[in-house]
Amino acid sequence: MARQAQTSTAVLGVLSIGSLTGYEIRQAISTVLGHFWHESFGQIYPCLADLEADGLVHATPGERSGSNRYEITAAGRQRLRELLATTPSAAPPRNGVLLRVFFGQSLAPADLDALLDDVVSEATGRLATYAGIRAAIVGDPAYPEHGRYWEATIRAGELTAQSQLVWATETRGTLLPPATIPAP
Amino acid sequence: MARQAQTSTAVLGVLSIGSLTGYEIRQAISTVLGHFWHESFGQIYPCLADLEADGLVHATPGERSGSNRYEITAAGRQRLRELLATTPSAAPPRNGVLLRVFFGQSLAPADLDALLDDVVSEATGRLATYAGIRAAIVGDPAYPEHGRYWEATIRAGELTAQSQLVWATETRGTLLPPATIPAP
DNA sequence: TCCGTCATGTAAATGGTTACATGATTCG
DNA sequence: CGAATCATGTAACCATTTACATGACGGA
Repeated sequence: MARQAQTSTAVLGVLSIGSLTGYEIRQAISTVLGHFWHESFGQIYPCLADLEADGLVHATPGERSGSNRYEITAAGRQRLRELLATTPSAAPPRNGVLLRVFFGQSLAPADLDALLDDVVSEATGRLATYAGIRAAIVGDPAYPEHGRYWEATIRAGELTAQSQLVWATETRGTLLPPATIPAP
Repeated sequence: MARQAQTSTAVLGVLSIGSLTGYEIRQAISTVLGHFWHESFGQIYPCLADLEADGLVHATPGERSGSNRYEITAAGRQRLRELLATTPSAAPPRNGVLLRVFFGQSLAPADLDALLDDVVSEATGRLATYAGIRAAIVGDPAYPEHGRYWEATIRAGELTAQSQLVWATETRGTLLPPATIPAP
């Protein structure tokens, strides 16, 4: 059994595109999948060991001494297909912003204002990031079929960020009396 | 130190509205905060013990033998205000749907279709739930000021669900050739 | 009487992050 | 040479879930 299904899926996924070292796997996950996924070294290395024990990946000595280059095996591709067909396990919800807004009565207007401000700048920042990624993958034909799926995940991020922007603006109008908003 | 800031905030929050037993706290969190927050018994009872040790809540024997009714103290209200003013810690992202879509090349069209279907029905279901809650709190004047904040959290859920609906529909159109979609 | 709900709590396992230890290689 | 980066791995810790153990009370 390969440790945790979620981590295995992400690792086998990136290895299905190309062979990488553990270090590079982590880089790939944080740069390419970063806007919707996360893995730390403490997860990746033990997971790779398990995957190798199960014959789902194969390690060959890398260019540097002591480094391993992992490639996915046929069994690994099969396993990836199975893992992807699984229905995703929904994480129990824990939205810190909404928790604070819900108890907004116990929160100073200035703090609520700051909270909503953070949501706006967070969402705005992410929209800028997505625009950059989109421009990069649309221009580059290096991602033949894969780019279409990549773009769909970017689109999800955009829609989420946009709805957060709408919510924060709306909510500021509803919950904060105009007088409490500092003039520009 | 009261165990974990997140759990303490939720527990102190519900106790700021009224006195409850541990069992009722859990119920309140799952029914009222359920669409954006979650706590299990294994978290709540130890947290209550810590909060009491810190003088933030006060336990009195409940109606039933062996039960405790907790009420928030003045120090507890103060602590809640401090906790709410804290910037929420962003959980590392882990979106199982997007992970599957990203590696959609390794996924059979039927499975991708099922995945998007799940997103649609999930979002649709949540919209119905929100409509119900909204009707209940708008009609009932039992929530004097609090209802405004409650409604803002419902609104956030609605916008999120709507954007997921848009995304799933859009994505189905982009990634799934019409032929693979079973006729109605 | 027995079942369901109310009620409290703990132990074990899980999933994950963080920090640390180690060392090779590259580049200025 | 020294700093940054590449690279691997482990140990400790943390938050949280799950399962379990226990028992009171009310109503069918």
